[in-house]
Amino acid sequence: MRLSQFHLATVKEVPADAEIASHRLMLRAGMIRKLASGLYTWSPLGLRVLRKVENIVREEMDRAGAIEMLMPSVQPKELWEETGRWEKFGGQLLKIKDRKGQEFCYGPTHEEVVTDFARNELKSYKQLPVNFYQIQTKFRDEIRPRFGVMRAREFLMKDAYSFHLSQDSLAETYAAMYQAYVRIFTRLGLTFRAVQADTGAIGGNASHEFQVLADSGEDAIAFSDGSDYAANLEKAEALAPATERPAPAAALQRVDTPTQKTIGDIAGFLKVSPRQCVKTLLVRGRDGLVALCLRGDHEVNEVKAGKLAELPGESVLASEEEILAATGTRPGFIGPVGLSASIPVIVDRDAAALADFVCGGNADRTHCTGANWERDARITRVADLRNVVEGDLSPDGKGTLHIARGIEVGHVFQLGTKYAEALGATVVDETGTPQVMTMGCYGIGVSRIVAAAIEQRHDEAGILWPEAMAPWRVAVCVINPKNSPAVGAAGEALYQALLQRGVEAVLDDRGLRAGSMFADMELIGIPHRVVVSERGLAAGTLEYRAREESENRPLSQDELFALLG
RNA sequence: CGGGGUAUAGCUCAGUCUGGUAGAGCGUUGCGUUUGGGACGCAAAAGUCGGGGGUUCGAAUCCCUCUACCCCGACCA
Repeated sequence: MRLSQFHLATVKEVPADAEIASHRLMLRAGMIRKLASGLYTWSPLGLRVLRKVENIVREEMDRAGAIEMLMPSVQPKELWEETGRWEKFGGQLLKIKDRKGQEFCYGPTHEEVVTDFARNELKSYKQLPVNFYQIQTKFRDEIRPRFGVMRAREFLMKDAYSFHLSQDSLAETYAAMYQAYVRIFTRLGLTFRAVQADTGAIGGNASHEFQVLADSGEDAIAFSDGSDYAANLEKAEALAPATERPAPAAALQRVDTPTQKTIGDIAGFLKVSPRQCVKTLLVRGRDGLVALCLRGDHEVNEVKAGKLAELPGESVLASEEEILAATGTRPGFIGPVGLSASIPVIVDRDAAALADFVCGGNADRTHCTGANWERDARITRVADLRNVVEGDLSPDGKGTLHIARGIEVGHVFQLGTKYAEALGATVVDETGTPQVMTMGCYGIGVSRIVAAAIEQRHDEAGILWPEAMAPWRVAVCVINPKNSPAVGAAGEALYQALLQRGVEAVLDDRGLRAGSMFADMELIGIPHRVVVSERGLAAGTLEYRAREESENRPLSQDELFALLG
């Protein structure tokens, strides 16, 4: 590509509210322009990068045996009513009406459509297993779109759906997809982790997220330094402490705590560690309120809590009125000591190992010290209720856990029969008996990957693309060709030679000053730069610089070709 | 959904409190000088001050209203 024939539109200034590096740099490089909240136009430059990602994803999906297709982005309400998701999906579902008043949604995902396709197309076990995928635009009406294409409302996604008659077959395809994802993110040149993920309300047996590691990531992930264990924070199990609960040593006392409501207040006021306090959360159970007790320095894990048999499937905190009615006091003073017998007390493993602890006194302005389980407070059940923290033992017993931030760019999921059941997607087995198919689904956020890569790889000057994602591999910058026809010709010749060797090159023939060219090529992250100048011509060398290096290297043309492979 | 903020030239923003001829930087166009890290000079084009309504002799500025966009929060006692 000759830049004089391209639309490169870098800018120096960027809105003050573009907060994260990838958003700022994508705007500055002119890769994207905002059309409306959460909606972005991909410029020719941005699209080149997006296509690089898309093509790698496509190649690896094909290699793994998936079959590409394309489904509509607009989907009829009736289909979504069959699975109950027209109502259940919530505000993220963008609903639209056609001129006849028929209702549709702009597809946030395609389980309904692909399962409808499958129930019409797939009739026999001989057609299974099969794995359909598409690369397509999705729309989710996010509560708060932000960070540019990182959390946009419209985005490009690869989604695959596999159909099986047996769990074994599903597990096989799942493993193949997992391996394909490893290949994809490795080829893209990203630092990533595959982490165990919660399967959520859908159930199923296995789910992994693929997280690109970056400090600005919205997700927290836990990984072991002694094994390959990695899980997102929602899923990571907190093991029971190794030491047994000490015997009670202190007597139960009530203390006046007029204004101290938070663990921080209490610990400071009583001069104890938050680790020696128990915090009590009242949540709505299936049958009245349920108390959850955790150590003061720990945080409740709502996913784990939601799975408790006593809860209705989700963890919702009780209102102040409900708490007042059930305990006679307000949030801030609740505790397990003397709590109404009708409230189950579910205690986190670490909180259960405390003795002589501090907790709310179930009366306004009152806390207890020297409290002990069994002697002063009931334990209905001990469970893992908390988020793991840095330094916890790894659940597999090997090493300790560390917490990192990640950007979720892929998710593989064993769905089971939920959608096939709802939509009646069956095939006949060897005996001629109809069987509901079992499904897997596998997503990759194609547009998000572009932003995630920038988060991971950028510097003051701009983007540092991995070679596989760069809009071009090499930039040929020609200095002052107008004053020296020989320089212009040499630049042109080098550009042609690179193209002939199959090296994706861009010729900066815009006639700009050197500084402007360099700044642009660095901003848009071209991995290799070659300068053709009178100086170099005289010396018989090309001036090469890698994007991630700060020094030039004089190279012959052969050396350059060797370096670029 | 709750709270807060913003909307002025193609872009990024001053100006609004205290009403009185519409501003800067960048970008764009032309001419000239330059030419190895975002050059300089001169000249020029460019705004229905988000929309609507009101107050006033007079509104970017004050009031009402609508719209769009952004930020924080949505319960961890």
